[in-house]
Amino acid sequence: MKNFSRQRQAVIDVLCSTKTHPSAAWIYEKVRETIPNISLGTVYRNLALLESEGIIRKVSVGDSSEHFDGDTSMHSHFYCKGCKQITDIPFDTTDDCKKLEEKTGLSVESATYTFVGVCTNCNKNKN
Amino acid sequence: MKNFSRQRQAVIDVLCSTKTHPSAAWIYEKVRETIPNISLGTVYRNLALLESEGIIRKVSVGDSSEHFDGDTSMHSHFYCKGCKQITDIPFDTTDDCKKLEEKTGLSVESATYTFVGVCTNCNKNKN
DNA sequence: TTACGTGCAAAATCTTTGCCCCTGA
DNA sequence: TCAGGGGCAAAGATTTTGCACGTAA
Repeated sequence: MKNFSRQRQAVIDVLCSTKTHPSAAWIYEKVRETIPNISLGTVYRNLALLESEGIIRKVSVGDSSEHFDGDTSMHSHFYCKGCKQITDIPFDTTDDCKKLEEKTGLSVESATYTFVGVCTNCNKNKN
Repeated sequence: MKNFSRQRQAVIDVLCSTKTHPSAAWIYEKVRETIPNISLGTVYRNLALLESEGIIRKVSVGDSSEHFDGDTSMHSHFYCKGCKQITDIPFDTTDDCKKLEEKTGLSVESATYTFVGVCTNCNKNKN
């Protein structure tokens, strides 16, 4: 376990304590509860650094901003077009990656599988 | 077949004539070869409209901008971290979507499956 | 000291939007 | 005529970066 700065650790803590796959802005607001004078730039810098080290993961669902995930275990995502929430789906892409490598000769390092639709709650509220 | 404006048709044409999954800026430059005074705003407006009608598809790979795809047939993507290019992978997500619906009760409308790694060319050039 | 990390603010993207004009049915 | 687009430029939103300062080893 590395020795992170207070700010970097706070970003990790916030990210690992939620399952909401938040944006940088949300993380910033949350961290400010502990470190009120942290800057948004620091949050972005740390998110980028932590992602490059594989400690956190970036999740792109096609809306206006990037989302981040403190859970780096193998799983996929569901994006609800209604409430815009991202939830975890226990789908393992390892086999597909291997198959693709074997078939094509590409070096496949990872995969992101994102299902899109309407969640149960939003479906209910439609009626 | 609808009757599109000259600009909108040009955006479609450019997008359908390439397999490069370009950004809005690239499409803009390309369309300008035909319609030199088209504006970037028009390109964005048309891309958004065409996507909402399901005529084109948006592809998010987590880099700085959105990419677009004129091929709406069922397929997945491979993103090369070296050359940043997106290529098609003939992987059908239909079954996974169905399975997910049955298991969870979510309304799954679509899915994006993006494999990330290094392509054959970039692997060669590394050595 | 010295490398690393931060706060702040400016800048750099990328995307959307308001306004007014034009055009085709 | 009139609704739907379009051009332009400004505004918005998100993200990155330069710089000077602080801090822990």
